[in-house]
Amino acid sequence: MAKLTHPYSRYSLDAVVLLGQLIRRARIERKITAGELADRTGASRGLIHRIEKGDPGCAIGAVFEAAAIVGVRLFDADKATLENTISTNKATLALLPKAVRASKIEARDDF
Amino acid sequence: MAKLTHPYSRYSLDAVVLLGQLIRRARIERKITAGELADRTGASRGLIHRIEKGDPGCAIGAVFEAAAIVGVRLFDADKATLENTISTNKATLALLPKAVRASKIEARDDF
DNA sequence: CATTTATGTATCATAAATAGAACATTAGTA
DNA sequence: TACTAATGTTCTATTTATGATACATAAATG
Repeated sequence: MAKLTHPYSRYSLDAVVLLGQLIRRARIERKITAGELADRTGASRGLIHRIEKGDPGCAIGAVFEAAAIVGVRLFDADKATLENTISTNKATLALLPKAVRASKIEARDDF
Repeated sequence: MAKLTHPYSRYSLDAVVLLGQLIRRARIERKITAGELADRTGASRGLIHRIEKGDPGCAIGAVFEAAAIVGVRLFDADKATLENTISTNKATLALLPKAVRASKIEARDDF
């Protein structure tokens, strides 16, 4: 678990759990064992287990790697599309202000 | 960085970078400072910085939490839909075989 | 039903992430 | 342009995740 000062929201937790489910489901459907997925991911079997369980403390890189291997597409986009979006985003970010002058007003905790 | 035995694939790295970009973009557009996002996420400003930079070693829970706060929807689904998908998935998983008899054949590293 | 293999857990040593602070730099605003 | 605040960056102490191993359980196949 990360060291966040206040607890995870239900939404984030759910999202992590869902991703874990999708990975497990894809793995089983492709008849890949947890040990095999671990090898191909470069992770331990224990980590795969935590990922599929939806442990929010897992490194996001490891989770995404496992997802990619079993065929769960993040952002439902392929490699090329991803690259493309990234550079487009980069350009957009370059246009946005680099620093934000705090408004301190609006708060949204209702997700 | 997680302790993976072999390096992250380009695809996973890209996905993490993209998510970071989306978070930063949403944060700036909503005029929230990094410090403010840190507070509301329950994280340090340094962690927010690494998340937005796309560091694959960040805890997935922290990343998802920050994303949710600035309004980046994971799986483009709201809370209710997420819950729903999770329980549907749970049912589906219950029907799938619990263990997999290794086929050891098919390998896909071309993502 | 027996056998074999995958999975679920637990423990522990080690590696790594994180918080917190401090500081320099950059950028927004009056 | 001067002022102020946000950001980028580095450091260390501490917390935490991870890998490795071992073992018990459960489940698939003959």
